Formats: sequence, structure tokens, C-alpha cells
Amino acid sequence: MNLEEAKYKFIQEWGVLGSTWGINRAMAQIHAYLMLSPESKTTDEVMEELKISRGNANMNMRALIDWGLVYKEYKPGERKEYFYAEKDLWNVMKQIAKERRKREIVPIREVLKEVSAAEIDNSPEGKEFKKVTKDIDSIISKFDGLIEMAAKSDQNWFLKVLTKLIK
Amino acid sequence: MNLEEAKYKFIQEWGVLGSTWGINRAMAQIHAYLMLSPESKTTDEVMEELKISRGNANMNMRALIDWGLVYKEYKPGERKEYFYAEKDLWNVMKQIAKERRKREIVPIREVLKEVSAAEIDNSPEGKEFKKVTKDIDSIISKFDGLIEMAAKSDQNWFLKVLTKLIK
DNA sequence: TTTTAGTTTCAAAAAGTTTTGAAAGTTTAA
DNA sequence: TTAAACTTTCAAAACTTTTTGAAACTAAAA
Repeated sequence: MNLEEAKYKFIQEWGVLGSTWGINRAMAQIHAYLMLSPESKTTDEVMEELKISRGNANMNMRALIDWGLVYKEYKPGERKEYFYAEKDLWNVMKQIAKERRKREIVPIREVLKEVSAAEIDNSPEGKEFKKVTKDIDSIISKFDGLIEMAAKSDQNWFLKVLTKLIK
Repeated sequence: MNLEEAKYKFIQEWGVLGSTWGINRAMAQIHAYLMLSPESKTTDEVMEELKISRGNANMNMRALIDWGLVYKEYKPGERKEYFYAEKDLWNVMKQIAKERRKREIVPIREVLKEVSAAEIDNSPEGKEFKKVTKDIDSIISKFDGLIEMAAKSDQNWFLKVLTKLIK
């Protein structure tokens, strides 16, 4: 296997992984392509490499910027926009965790808060409802705390803790 | 808000959450419905409550059994099958982590292993490729270790560690 | 054996998501 | 100005996933 084949393989697999995580294939592949590139790339290069349309490339690049995983750059004397990925994997993970927290954890916690204010009787159904929702809230709040903490913590603290934990 | 409304709200939101996680709405909703039920339920009850077809209910219930999140039960003198959910949230999370590990972590690690065996030159592209894939493998292997560890560890060990960590 | 009560399957339809490509918009240079 | 280089938008097309519903299947009861 040479570099081109290895790159291709990795980009494809990153696309598959993304799509099982609710991130569309093109977005995940652009992310992989830019992570692997030492130089920033133009929309045309992305289109050419991944065989996707201009609209698709543009939309997903903007989504990646929105997620804080890709940045724009201008080169002196050039009108084109250049794109490059966040390379520090710790930052990549922090960004993803922060975004997913905002999109997923916050809404479910809001619902849990709302339903916990409901007037619920002491029937078996009512008791079970209270128990299950309370348990879920307790676990989610722990994860939520962990993410908030990780977001604040420095570069490698979290990974060091993780390493110690599993050693 | 009464119990029925609260249940409805929670089931709907669990469906939304599931679908951003690559789990289809019906599957997530059936799971929520069964988690909230103190008694096991039949296919007809699930169909009625969630307003879905028999085929859909059957398919997704089997998928939930496959994921180890739902069990079947027979009641003496009855021909119908009854379904109930795993209620211990720790077990639920362990199961989900185990399944996702099998479906996602294992394949990407395999690809990372393959590409790390590729013959890659020392061009800037080659160097970047090696660096990025090595970094990713190192992080993924830590998570992988954590999941394996959690899978083996008892009931609340993990949550206790988590609690201590974020306190 | 035949009927009845249930479960499973799967092709087709519906719904949802992604992608395209061309037109509209924007910015810089001539 | 006007033209050229580039980016953005968005309706329609392509593709993917989910859902339906009826037929096939299975097992227990009559």
C-alpha cells in the first residue's frame, strides 16, 4: 500500500464512521482529508479529491467551520479561500464534545427537568417513571460535568487521567 | 403536566436523541416506552402506544434484543410474547458501549493497523499522515481500553470514579 | 387434522437526507 | 464602471433509510 491508497482508505473509513454518528459522509471525509493535509486546501482541491460538487463541498466546509473543526485562511495576493483542519486531536475531541453537548445533552436535560415538575401519582407507572427519569438525569449530569470539566482543563490532563485509569 | 403527557414527551425526546446517534426513531422510542413500563408489554401494546405497524414493532424489538437492551418473556397460559427493557442504567450503558465498540471502534482500528503497515515516504504528506493516524490510534486505544475496563468492572465502580473526578 | 393465535419476512411506498448544478450574489481588479 | 474570480444558495434529483401491510410461516389448541 502506498500513501495515496492509505489516504484513500482512511478517508473512506472516516466517512463510514461519521455516518454512524450522525455526521454526513461528505463532512466526515472533508474533515479527514484536511486533517491529513499539511497544507491548507481550496474548495476545488477538495472537490477534485473527494469527487463531490461545489455546493456540497461549500456547505459541509461551512458546517465544519461551524463545529470549530476547520478554519479559513487567505493567502496574500490570492482571492481563493484556503481551508485547514484543527490538528490537535485533543482540541478536536473537545470541540465535538462541546457541540454534541449543546445539541443533545442540553435538550434532553431540559425535557427531564420539565417532566420532573409534572404532577405524577404514586401508581406503579408513576413510580417507575420517576425512578427511570431520575436515574437517567443523574447519569447524564455526570457526563455533562465531565465534558464541562474537560472543556476547561488543559491540553493533556484528561488523557493523563484516562491513561492512569486504564493502566 | 400529567403522567401520560410526561411519558409522551420523554418518549418523543428519546426518539430524537436516538436518531442523532444513528439509532432509528422507532427503536429508541420502543426502548423508552419499555424502560418506563413496570410491566412487560406485548407487540400490540407497543404498536398501539407508539402508533407504528406490526412489522416495524417486530423488527425494532428484535434489534433491541440483539443489542441486549430488551428481553422476551412468556407468561404461563398465554401464547403472546412479552417484552421488557433492561432497567439498570449502568447495564444499558455498558451494552451500548460494547455494541458500538464492536461496530465502530474495531473496524477503524483495523483500518489504522492496515494503513500503518503501508510504505510511506518522508514527504510532508507522508509525515503528516503518519502523525495524524498515530495520534488517532493512540486516543482511540485509550477509549477502547476504558470501555473494556468498564465492561468488566462492577455495577458502580465507574460512576464512583466519575463522581470523584468531577466533584 | 384443521383452525386459531400469534410471529416473521420482505417488496413496495413513504419519508428523510444528501448531493448536484446552475443561477444569484459578492468582492477584487482592470 | 465592467469584467473576472470566486462563494453561496436552493430547488430539484438521487440516494438512503424507515415504515407499512399483507402474505408466509410457526406452534398450540380444538
